[in-house]
Amino acid sequence: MDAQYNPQAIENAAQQYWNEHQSFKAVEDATREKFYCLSMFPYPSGKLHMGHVRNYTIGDVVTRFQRMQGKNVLQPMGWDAFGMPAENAAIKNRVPPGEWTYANIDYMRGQLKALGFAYDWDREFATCDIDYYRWEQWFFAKLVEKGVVYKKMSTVNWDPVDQTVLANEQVIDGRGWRSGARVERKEIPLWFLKITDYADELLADLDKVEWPEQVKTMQRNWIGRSRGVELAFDVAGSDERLDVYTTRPDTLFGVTYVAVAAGHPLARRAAESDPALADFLVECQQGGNSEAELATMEKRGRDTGLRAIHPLTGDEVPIFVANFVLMEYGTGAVMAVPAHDQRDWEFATKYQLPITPVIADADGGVPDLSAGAFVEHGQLIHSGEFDGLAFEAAFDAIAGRLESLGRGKLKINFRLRDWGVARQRYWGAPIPVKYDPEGQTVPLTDEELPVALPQEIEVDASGSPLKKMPEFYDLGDGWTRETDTFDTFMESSWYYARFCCADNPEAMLDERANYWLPVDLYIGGIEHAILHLLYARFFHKLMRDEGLVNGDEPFQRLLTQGMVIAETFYREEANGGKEWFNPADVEVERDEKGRPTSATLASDGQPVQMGGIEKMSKSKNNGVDPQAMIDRFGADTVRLFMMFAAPPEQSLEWSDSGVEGAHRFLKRLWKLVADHTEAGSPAALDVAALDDVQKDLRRKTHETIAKAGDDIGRRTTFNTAIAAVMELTNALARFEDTSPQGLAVAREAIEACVLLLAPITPHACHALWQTLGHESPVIDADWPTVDESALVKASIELAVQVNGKLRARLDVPANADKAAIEQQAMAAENVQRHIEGKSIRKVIVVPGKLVNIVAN
RNA sequence: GCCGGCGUGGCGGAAUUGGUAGACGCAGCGGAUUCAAAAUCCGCCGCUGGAAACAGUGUGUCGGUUCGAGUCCGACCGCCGGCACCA
Repeated sequence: MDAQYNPQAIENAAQQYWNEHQSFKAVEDATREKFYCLSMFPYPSGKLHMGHVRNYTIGDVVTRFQRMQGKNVLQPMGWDAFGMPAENAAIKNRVPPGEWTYANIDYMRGQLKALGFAYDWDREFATCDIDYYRWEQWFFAKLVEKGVVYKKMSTVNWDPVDQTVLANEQVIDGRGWRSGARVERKEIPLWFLKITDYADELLADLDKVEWPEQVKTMQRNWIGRSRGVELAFDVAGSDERLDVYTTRPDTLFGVTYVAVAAGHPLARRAAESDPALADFLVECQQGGNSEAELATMEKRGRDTGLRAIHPLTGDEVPIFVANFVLMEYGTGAVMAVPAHDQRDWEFATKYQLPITPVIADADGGVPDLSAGAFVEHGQLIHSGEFDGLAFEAAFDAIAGRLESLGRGKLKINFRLRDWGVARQRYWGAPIPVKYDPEGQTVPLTDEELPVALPQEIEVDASGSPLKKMPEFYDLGDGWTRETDTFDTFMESSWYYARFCCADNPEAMLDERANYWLPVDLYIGGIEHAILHLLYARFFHKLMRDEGLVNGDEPFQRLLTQGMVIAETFYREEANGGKEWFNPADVEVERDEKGRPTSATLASDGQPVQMGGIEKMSKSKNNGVDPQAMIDRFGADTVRLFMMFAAPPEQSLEWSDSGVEGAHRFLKRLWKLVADHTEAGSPAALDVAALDDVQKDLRRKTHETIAKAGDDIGRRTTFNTAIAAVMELTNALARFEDTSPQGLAVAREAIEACVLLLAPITPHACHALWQTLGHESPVIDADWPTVDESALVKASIELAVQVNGKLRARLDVPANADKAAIEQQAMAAENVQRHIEGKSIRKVIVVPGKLVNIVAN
């Protein structure tokens, strides 16, 4: 054994061994319990960032741990390769998106290999491979046949200068990111999948998966099932009816106006004879389309001059156009109850509309509405015959009355909207549809599939290049091909299933999918908690209903990982902008307590400002290059620090000195094994012959095995597992017994350290396991088992409190009874001092923990 | 704005079911080794008072429940993620 820890040599040798022995090839075996561990695949943006390293290290640790538990494991990797950055790079560098993407994949694959992840590379694919997206096209054609797909008008962000559709991300303060032009909301026909048909099942099946409760809550709220009433107002002087949906029919008598969207037919009609209103409708079409933008913009409205007739009272109320009501949500109209809805209250106050309270406050009086709406439930007032009813009774009575009048009905509504899957972009999977000379939609047959995306193209900033390529869309005789491509969420909605049978050229999925699925543990960023995970669950149910998979849910367990963050440094520039400096180029000064006081740029020695700790990003220049860290310390050190610095769900602050600490630990471990193997051969362990010090080390060994297994397998808190092993190595360093039994106990402890760390630092442990004389590699070793008899303690320490404050610690025999413990606790000198002159009210004994004496 | 989180020493974090706050690591301080330095090893390390024993205080702020609260409840402050075309 080399006395020095030399990561480069160790890591090369281990990776070469795994390669030669195809150690990570996954083979279906019905006789063995399977474990499918999946990390969210990356977008190939150029090179790995620390967030990827963290995500994939977590997955790799779990995979290797489950393998040591005897499971048949599958851990694949691939590329989420369609998307906007490739088009942006194409515009900037004049490189075709495909070429750029595949070059990035090649580089990033090399980085993943250097980190030693246990992937079955035979299953790798990129979603921009035609052998992948052809099946998505095939499946879409099935969905068209089945009626899951439809086309409807929908709102997009339109850049009037670049003549192109913008993503929400590309709209900044209501303007196009490249042109700076004011963005308009434009209606165009788009393809949708009927995810709302599955809303109830998507809600109910959340109970079947072991996901963090916060993620399930977010999905439930997103789906937003509500019970309400859809009811109709008549329009004065017209045959038209105005439909609205409300979850508060109990407040119906408080309606003082009705608001409709700018795109509502009533608004459009009223605008025909009212030029000022027409101008207002145009203004409403400006600005971005995102919910955040709509919710925070100034609420504005305008009277249409039309009047709605209240369905129960017959009163006339004004119909307003409001910029926050959108045509595509619900009926495009809402009834307004300013007394009991905050947004309506603000609008009514602004436009001096009446506010009529119809719900009593907790004291039964008229609520105070001077500062805002009263939104709680309560008894009805000013509601005619319904006065005095509480929420439930009022809901049912008013809903029943509307129903009997033929003016309304109970309705279950969902906040969830259908999934728009069409994008007016080039770098995506072509939507497999054609149009006849009349413009009617015709799905493509199996023989016409796949539709290959042309590779040799020129991309510019104005619209999709496919729309400028007759050789792509012109099918002759007036027939044309769809030029929209799929939302990239389509590809990421089923890749987990394709990994099970990525080599099948005949079918989208085969029976191997049912062997591996569901994914046992899915790991990825919390930012995907709603959209990606909901779409994938939906897609899984669609595949199930086509007979392609058996189960209801794709991901059994979910681990949502936090961001990687780092310190930022900057200097103000003369023009008021900021120049950001990479932490690697900055030196931080500290006071004598280690608090940072100031920072200077290493190259010129001049001060820089400290800008706080933020998510690693290009814009703040605080990204730490994983490659530089791997080159300097080796993959194991980077993996160890990543897992040690924070639990996976929390954000992780990158610290160069912390990485050095992780590196020091590996050097110490290396030396520990070297010193131990040089000290001589251990005897066979004879548990009955151990002295107290030997027993203590052995107990520590088995406590550590128990804790590390629980931490990695159940809790997924890798940081505490590592801390426990560090404690064991610290105990080993203090243990200097070189007697035959001493060496035997030390050997057991050292082997435990190597096995427990093997999933985290697999290269070093591969080498150390060999050094310890094992023929077969550590990846094939079993996870160590706990010897319960080694855990038994003769005495335990108890805390003694007086009135909840710690006053003494007590060593008591492990089998001591309550009376004996109480007596010993009372007798302690410091306890005596604190209970002197007081009478004992109560003594609480928590076995194994503490004694609390209540005295006054 | 709406939905979901988070907040503990100088720093990252630990405390798993309401039971000894600060495990483990980083930084810092002191010492050993060295001609010297690096590396390594040993010790100290929340704050205040004290030579020490020990006492007081302390988990974003304010209040509550409990014998006992970092943990549960209520209100507030700050930060982060998502908001349907970033992935």
